[in-house]
Amino acid sequence: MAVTGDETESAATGDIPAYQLRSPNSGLAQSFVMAASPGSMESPSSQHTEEVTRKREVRLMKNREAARECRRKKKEYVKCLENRVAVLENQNKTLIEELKALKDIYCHKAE
DNA sequence: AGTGGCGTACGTCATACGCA
DNA sequence: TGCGTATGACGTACGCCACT
Repeated sequence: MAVTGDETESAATGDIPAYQLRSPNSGLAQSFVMAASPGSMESPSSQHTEEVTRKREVRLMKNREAARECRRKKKEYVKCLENRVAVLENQNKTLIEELKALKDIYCHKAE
């Protein structure tokens, strides 16, 4: 493993990774915030905009967590598969040895 | 010291899927 | 059928290592 837990650290320490500053669709949420935040005049449309922004942020946060959990489960699954491979390889080796031994016995009897 | 390749983790988007 | 969740795909950041 080349990674030393750096990114989780930066997340935990509250450092904002660069990719959070510039979201791919050019910061939809950010531009909404910009549009909604100046002044506290709460016109119905700006209230709606804020609601939309809030919903989007909640959705992104939930999806972020889901993605993390998903990766964790995937890693666990891969580890299980690797363990299973190791077990089956051992079994295979043992069976091959056993077969060899039985063949030997059979050959000597036949002589 | 600078740099390119590689591996890993992350966030986001799109979409499939299951449930009320 | 609309909604929430899970997951694949993609782009990005970052650390490490070998090479120059």
